[in-house]
Amino acid sequence: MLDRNMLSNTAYVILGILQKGPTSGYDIKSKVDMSARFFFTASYGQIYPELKRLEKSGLIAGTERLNGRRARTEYAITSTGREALLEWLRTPSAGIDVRDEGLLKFFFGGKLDRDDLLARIEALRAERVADLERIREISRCVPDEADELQLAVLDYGFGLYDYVIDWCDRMLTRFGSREESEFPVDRWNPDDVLTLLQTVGGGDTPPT
Amino acid sequence: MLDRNMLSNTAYVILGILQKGPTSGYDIKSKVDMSARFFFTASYGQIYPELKRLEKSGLIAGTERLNGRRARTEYAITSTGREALLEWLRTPSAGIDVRDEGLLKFFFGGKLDRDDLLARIEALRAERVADLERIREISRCVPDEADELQLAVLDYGFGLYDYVIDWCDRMLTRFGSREESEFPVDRWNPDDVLTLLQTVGGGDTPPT
DNA sequence: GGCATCATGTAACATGTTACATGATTTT
DNA sequence: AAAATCATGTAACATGTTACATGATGCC
Repeated sequence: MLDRNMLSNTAYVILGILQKGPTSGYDIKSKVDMSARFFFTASYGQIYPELKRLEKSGLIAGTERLNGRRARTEYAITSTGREALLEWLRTPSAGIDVRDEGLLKFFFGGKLDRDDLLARIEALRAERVADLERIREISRCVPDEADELQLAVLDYGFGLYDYVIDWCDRMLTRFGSREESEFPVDRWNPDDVLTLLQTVGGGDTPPT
Repeated sequence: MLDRNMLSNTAYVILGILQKGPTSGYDIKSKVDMSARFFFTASYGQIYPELKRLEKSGLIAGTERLNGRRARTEYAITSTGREALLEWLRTPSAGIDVRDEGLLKFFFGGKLDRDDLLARIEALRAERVADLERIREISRCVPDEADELQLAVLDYGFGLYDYVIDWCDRMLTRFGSREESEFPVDRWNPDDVLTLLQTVGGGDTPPT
């Protein structure tokens, strides 16, 4: 299955960032952290080796710039790199891959009594709110060039957390209060998990 | 940072499944796939070695059962295992970790013209609808014991896809049609990414 | 002077997937 | 009799994180 020169997602992310202008490995990391953190992360341990590999393959080219005595290697995407990126964009993607330890703990809380379970959900909610707060803080200073797609994925990310926190709230009313009907569930009926799919799946997609 | 006997999430998931009753490695895999797939996955390459480790640590105990000549090792959780699981449940969790190649491609589609970008969003939406359809098919036969928490996380997962597909639709109207105002965005205003956070973050959490 | 940040990197480790091997049983 | 599924496992690989090392520059 190894296509002799398959690139990793990290590689494409680097190409994607570089497409917007030349940058250093250090800056790539912070740009990814600030803009793509809702659906991708990368550490220096991945970025720096990948930059070397991409340069060796001729998809990017590095230039030494020194401000004073501080060395800084700025990488620029080559035309081959641009082609590789464009080709990747046209390719079908893998599914969403979510890892959520908090939800895992909720899921296995079956032997807990009600109060303990509620405390767990409250904790989960609080964690998510805190996560969101942290991300919000980071994102505040982002829009350097404020491109449309960057705003769109921010929108995606914040909305995602909005959904997750709402779900926590729904679970709190569902497992907590006895006067459940006081808090109407407006979006869809959580007790009927399977029927809602008709609404979602049978919508407005053109027949393939 | 290595606490000499730190367990991986895979280990806890195994304990969690086993808490509901003894099972084989094979069954653990299918149970995880059917119930936790929205926020966790595990392959045989992880499960079988982990079962050995957990047995060596005394958190689970295996028994050979044979139906005919087909060997099957059924593992049961021990009281030590139950304790470990309970302790883990009380511990704070890591944040959500999402990997989304499709969104990554959308994000880097800045150099594409409108029509190409729209085609990409349509493709993304179609992929998600297909994913959901596949998961729905799998989940149909799930509720063996139909526990509440299992339904709750199914609810979570389907709602998540619901959100993602809705987001795609919003992006289609946002980047596509000129008569944008004809399709009112009911949930929250996507053009004002930052102000909505007040509504989410400043809600009904008790002051910590 | 001391701290934060800029800047680059690596080695060890942890985690996770894929492909393969093996063979029994059940279903079509 | 073929195909699907049950059942267990491993080796190679791919991916990703953490901790560390190094040193310059800018700011209080």
